[in-house]
Amino acid sequence: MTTTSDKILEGLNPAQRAAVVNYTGPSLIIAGAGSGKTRVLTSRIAYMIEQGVAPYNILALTFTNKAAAEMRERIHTMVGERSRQIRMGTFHSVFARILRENADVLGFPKEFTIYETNDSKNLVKSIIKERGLSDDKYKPNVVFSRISNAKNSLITPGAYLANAALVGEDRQRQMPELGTIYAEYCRRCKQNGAMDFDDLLLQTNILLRDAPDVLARYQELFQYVLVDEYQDTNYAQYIIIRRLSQLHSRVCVVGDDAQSIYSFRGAKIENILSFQRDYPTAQVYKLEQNYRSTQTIVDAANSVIEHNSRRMKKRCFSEGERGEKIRIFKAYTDREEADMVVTDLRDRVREGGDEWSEAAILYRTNNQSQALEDVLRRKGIPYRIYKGNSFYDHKEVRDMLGYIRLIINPRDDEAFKRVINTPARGIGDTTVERIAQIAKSRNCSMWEAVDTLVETTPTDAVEKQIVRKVTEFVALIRSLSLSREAMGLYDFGMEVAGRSGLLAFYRTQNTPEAASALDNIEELLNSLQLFNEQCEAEIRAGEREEFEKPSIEEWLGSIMLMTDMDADDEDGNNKVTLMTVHSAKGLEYKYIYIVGCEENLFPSQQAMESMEGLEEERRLFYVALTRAKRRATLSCAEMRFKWGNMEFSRPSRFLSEIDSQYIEADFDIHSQRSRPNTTAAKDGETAIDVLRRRFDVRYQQKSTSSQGGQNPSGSAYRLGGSERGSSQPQPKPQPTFNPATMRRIETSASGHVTSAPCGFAEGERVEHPRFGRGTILRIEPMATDHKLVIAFEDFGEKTLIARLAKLTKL
DNA sequence: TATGATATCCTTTTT
DNA sequence: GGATATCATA
Repeated sequence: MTTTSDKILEGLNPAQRAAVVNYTGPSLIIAGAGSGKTRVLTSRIAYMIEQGVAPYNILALTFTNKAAAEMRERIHTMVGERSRQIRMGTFHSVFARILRENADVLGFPKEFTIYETNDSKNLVKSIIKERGLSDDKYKPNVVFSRISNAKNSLITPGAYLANAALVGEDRQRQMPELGTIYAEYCRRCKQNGAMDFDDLLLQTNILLRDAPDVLARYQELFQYVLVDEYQDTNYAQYIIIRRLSQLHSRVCVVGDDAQSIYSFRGAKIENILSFQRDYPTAQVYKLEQNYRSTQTIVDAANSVIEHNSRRMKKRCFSEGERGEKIRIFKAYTDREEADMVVTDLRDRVREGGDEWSEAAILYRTNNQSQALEDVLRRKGIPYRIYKGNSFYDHKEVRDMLGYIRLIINPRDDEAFKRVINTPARGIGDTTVERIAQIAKSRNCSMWEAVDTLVETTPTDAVEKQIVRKVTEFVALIRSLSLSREAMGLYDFGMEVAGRSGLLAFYRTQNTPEAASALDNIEELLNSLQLFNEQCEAEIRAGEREEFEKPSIEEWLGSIMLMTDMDADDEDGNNKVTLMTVHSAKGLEYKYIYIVGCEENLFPSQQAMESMEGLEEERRLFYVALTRAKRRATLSCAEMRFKWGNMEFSRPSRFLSEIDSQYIEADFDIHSQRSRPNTTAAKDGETAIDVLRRRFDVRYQQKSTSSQGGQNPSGSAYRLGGSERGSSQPQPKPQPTFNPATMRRIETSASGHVTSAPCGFAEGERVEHPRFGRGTILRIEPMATDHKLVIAFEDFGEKTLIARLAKLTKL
């Protein structure tokens, strides 16, 4: 055994070590929360490489780009440059690449577009419309999710239509044509040269099923297959893994059945539960020691999860300190709850001399963040919201991508429809509709329809205008295609932004929205630039062939599979984190607050309708609790705003499922009644009345007796009262376009990029047409330009590109 | 065709 | 309540 191997195994407990060392056969690693799962997975891969396994023979699949990046980095520290050759990434990105390499086999173009959910839904919508079906009966969302489910279960349109059960179900739901819509949807995707997210898995399966030589090639290549978060795999992913590992059976899956929380999007907990049946020779390793949390937290979490019937046997334990009990608060309203939680959080962080970033507030639904944000802002506590909102949500970004997509793949009708009248150039819905019809009758894409039409018929007088406008658009796209060949990525992006009229459109408006739109376009161009630099660095490092010039297709491909979730925290990390329980999976914080622990919220109403649903909610609660390292605080409110009006709520059943020895509550969690009966609802009284009465009671109590207890120090119910303490307005947490490409260049830039002087100096005062006056904080060189970080007086900190931003020195 | 007014939908989320 | 989509109107 080499010394490096020893080093890899150093500090692993026996179970972990066994899971690392025995890499030759099928393995199931059951990794409880906080049991060092990532460490084991990365160590195993590093160990394999150290033992002589070729890194390119290893395929490691994750669910998020972030997880993949983190693993790669950790393996890199163990085995160095060899880690680069591991095929590692998300299911979607790994198979997208494989699909591009084999696109011809499936009848797709190599540069196929990846449709994001919005494109898919729009396509579904137009199909429903074309067929003259009412979108009351055929709700696009419902139709799409049914198509998505079918794909994730590997049911092709043909199989769907032949499946009596599915067809019957649709008939019962008044949607007899669903199968036909599905078939048409697939036909159109193919015609447009597009795959949706689900296709990346479905088409991979088709490829591996129908092309034995391709399958054999990848089986040979991927001799070792490792899968993270196996409990979250859906059927399509499951079959891909089976196919690939058929030959060698060297498959290793890691997961925790107790943390399976994604069934609503097709994840099958059965996959992990029946792994041993699928691979009878599998070795099972159980990582049961929790290194993250106190004993109290681990034991409490165990006591809850024991209420689930479907579980794999394991007993998680912690050898850490016993720790504090789990505290449970009850508030009257959601606002008061927010106040209590934030106040407690603030006091605790200050007492402990901790960083804000060591605390996180978790909730079941995103809209619960509102109340918390208000209080945090009011108290001047820095926070960040971890939202899954992708940058596609920004119109201007989508528009830019629309142009680029259309240029790369002119058959992309969804992109065509998006940009033909953006910014408005007088081509209205009727014209677009007409083009769609022509395309349909000729069985070609919309672009092909106008591309050829333009030269043929300038007919009547009224249409002349329209034809002229469309011709201009066609000319624009054609000339942009030429630019794409002729110039570098950044310049091309600039060209698209400028020639399309998007820049001018936003520049003429003097609204803050327009300013932020321009900002986002700048960020997009930034990312092009950084991608370019990264590729060049790779070429210099010899990891990339000289002739493989960085291409816009490649950039787009990676962009489409990335989300904000992958973005690193931008400015200043010392902030309280707010997020849903779902997004907290895999993370850990010293202090965890779980708010809204109420029936019908957590567990959610619809989940409670079924046993499986309820058990998944319980696992979700388990995930939430086990995020805490030192201290967990739960809270609920007696009433909260729901869809515009106050509603009563009862404490969550999960609270009473925690073994009472681990908790410390300020009320009786088993009682259904609220605390002071003077404030209980009386007959005929509305929630608002009760609230008002209680409000008065509390207010009087507060002003007469200065009784401490846990009075929220904020002014939640001191209406019109003067605000105490600092309340500096927090600059709105602006979603920034920050794909991982940037991070990679930043972290891996060994040799610094040389560049010309930019004409600005740090500390210099400047003025921007939209953001006003500010001071340059930092200057970061880029290959051909500079990034300026400027603190504006009225707009806060912004990152601008020197050449692009119209700055004047003061 | 662009704009303001009303209907509609409200778990969770990666890719 | 509130954001977004669709609709009626000038």
